[in-house]
Amino acid sequence: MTATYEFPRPALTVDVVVFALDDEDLMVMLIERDLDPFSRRWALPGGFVRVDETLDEAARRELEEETGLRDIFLEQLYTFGEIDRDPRERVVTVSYYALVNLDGHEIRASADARNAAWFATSDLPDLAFDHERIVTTALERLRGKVRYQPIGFELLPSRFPLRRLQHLYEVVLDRELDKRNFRKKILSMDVLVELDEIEKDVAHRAARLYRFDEDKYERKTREGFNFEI
Amino acid sequence: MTATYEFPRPALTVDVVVFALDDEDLMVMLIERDLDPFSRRWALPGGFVRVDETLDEAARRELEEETGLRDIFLEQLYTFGEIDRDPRERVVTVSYYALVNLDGHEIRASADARNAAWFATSDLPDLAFDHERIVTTALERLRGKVRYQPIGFELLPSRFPLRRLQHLYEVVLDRELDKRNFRKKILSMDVLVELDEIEKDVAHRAARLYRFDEDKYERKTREGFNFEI
DNA sequence: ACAAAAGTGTTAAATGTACACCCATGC
DNA sequence: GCATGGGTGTACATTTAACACTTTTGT
Repeated sequence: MTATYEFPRPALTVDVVVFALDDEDLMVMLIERDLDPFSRRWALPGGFVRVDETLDEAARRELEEETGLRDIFLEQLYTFGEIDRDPRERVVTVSYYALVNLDGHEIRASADARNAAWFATSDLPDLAFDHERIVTTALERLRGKVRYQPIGFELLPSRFPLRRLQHLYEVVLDRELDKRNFRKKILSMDVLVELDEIEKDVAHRAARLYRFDEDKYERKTREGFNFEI
Repeated sequence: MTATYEFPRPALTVDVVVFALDDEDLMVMLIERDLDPFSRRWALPGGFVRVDETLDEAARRELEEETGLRDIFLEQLYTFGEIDRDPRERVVTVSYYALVNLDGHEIRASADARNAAWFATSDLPDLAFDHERIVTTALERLRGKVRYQPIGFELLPSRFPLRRLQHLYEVVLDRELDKRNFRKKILSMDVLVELDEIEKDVAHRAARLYRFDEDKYERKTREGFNFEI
């Protein structure tokens, strides 16, 4: 790497694909743009990286400014650098994906009055820039990673019935799982704690609640354990 | 993403971790810097991204300029954006990793006369910037990915004995594999073609050569096949 | 003839898959 | 009492893991 400052520089942004789980679908958070280009089109939350903040910090800052979401799971996804991805000028974007539990986090009208809303991944509107491609990449990453890292729990409240966890995997992986085999498998990993608590306000037998024991998972992982669904 | 041009911009570079397989070790290609900062220290090949080239193009261009390597497997790794990773100013780097077959590609003295050389990953010198961390990240990626994508073949010549393929996995995964089980498994995937050809110039029984059938792999993959070691 | 690596099968254990009924609760 | 989802076990198929000897070739 050589020090040469003579060339014009690409601009650098971050964009975040925030996933959440509806009762039925996997959702993505979008922002309605009010400026050109792509005014009135839906886009991912994001913005320019400042020189005094890291990429992760930029992603978290933009997320909070535009959606009110904070303290959520966030991981770098991929950096997109096609030359014409922004019609104004050369913009390289470092994309992130985030996972959030819908119940615990309200989305807020953004400071600059742009509209934020959830959309089912199966029914997205036309997106600005190359954001559809970014969402597709994020979906692939999520589908791949959810099987061998316990990130799915980030989409659930801290206490959940097993059926809800199974449903999460069914939605993300887009295939049905056998109830008995799923329970056998997830419980045999011994990273869930059975709580002395059951669901409330359901019109049928209430399910037992569990929580993910992160400390135990970390301990087991250090000893060679591999999470896998 | 809003159009705001008032802020100073981070500089953007690419850096590439090129892996190759020695007889014994996994190797990384390094360049000896001749300019400050880190003059005389070893560093990854890389450099500034121009506004008229994509990130992939920048990585390939720098690789060829600094090492002579071209037409090799290259994949984006991670984007590093710590604030002080370059002592001169704010520089964000998009890192890549590449896989190359040592026999097929000579490394060339670079145009700007900097020294390029291979180092065993188990015995790296002190590296410039945060390049050690980038190499570590690349190693983790390679170790993870080699098990479920057929990228290992990029480290071998197009025709190879099975023992060499097994050795590759042993070096990358850092554990011994059982010869009979390995052969059974890799052959049962039915993506290798047995050639009418054997090794030459070995002081013992010559092994049969195989090649990876990429077309067949693609076809099987579309039909749901999953490569896995 | 010997050194060096190639090549080859079987068995036991562990894991994955398919599948159906009774239970508890709210209405 | 009935509708709704909760919760449970077994049998079979598949996959993984452990393991040792004969063959071929060059020196």
